[in-house]
Amino acid sequence: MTEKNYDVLKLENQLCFPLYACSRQIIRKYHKYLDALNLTYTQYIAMMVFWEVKTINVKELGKRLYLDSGTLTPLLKALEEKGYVRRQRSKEDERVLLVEITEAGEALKEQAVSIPAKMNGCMNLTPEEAMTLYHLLYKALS
Amino acid sequence: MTEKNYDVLKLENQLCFPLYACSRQIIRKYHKYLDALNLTYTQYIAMMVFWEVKTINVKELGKRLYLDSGTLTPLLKALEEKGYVRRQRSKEDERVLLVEITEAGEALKEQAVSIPAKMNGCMNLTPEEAMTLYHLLYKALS
DNA sequence: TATAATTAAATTGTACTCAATCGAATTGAG
DNA sequence: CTCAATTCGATTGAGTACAATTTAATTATA
Repeated sequence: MTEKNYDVLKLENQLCFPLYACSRQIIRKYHKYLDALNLTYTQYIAMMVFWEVKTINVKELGKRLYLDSGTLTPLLKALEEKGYVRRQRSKEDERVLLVEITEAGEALKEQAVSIPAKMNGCMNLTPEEAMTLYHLLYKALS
Repeated sequence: MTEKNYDVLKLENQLCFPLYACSRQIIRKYHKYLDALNLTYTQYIAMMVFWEVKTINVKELGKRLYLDSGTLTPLLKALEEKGYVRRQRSKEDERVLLVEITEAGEALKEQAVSIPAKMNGCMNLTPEEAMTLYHLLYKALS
């Protein structure tokens, strides 16, 4: 009779844990740059979508960000409050809420464009390692 | 005069985003297994520490989990509520709160031990890829 | 030995996350 | 057409996260 092996329950043997800790660490680092734009991290990645597509509905935005309406509804209301987006129901289908970027939202892009460079190198990874990490994460996300 | 390049602001060019999305995805998958143990994900990784060390103070626990007292205080109260840990001030230094696993907390380990195997393969990565990811994440966490 | 500095938790306030549920609009099968 | 199923989004409730502040205890120093 051998002892049961509990090593699988050690924190150091989890893949999820460094993933979780690393994600929180990087978001924390974004904070100080995003404060200047009056954006939270989640609002920032939502704005990235708006800077690209100008208009999108909640469902589609959720698909891109892997977030549901429970998170997005208050987030989009906050962005509207700040004047960065406009929310209005679709004429074709009243269930659909179209969210559109405003002039102020577009203008924000100018301030945001310097952030990625500032964040670069904050991760202690070589460019090759960062690339490997990127591809592994997207593979895991599929 | 060349146009300014906004590609750095595209979601697909961020490393932080798949990290964030992947972290949330995996925690979501843990949920259904952890519900049976009446634990949230954060409580689960805290319990992993208790299963290893039996007793630890808030400060040390925070260092291991990369979490601060603002997160841990309510979490530990919840675990105490469920009967999995006991909280008491240190006799040597009244500022220090010692948190100790209970019998019920120990017993939980038996149910938890099957979870890692169930979670295995949920990530769509080969064992080698998972290992690479693990090391890159810990390097980034340093 | 007062008191200043430091330390450990707790508290406060703001902002996510997400499962579950709800209500309104739309669609589809009979 | 009509009612059931589906879809979209909003809402609710529990649980994080974390910066900033507070309180209590301990330690160091003048």
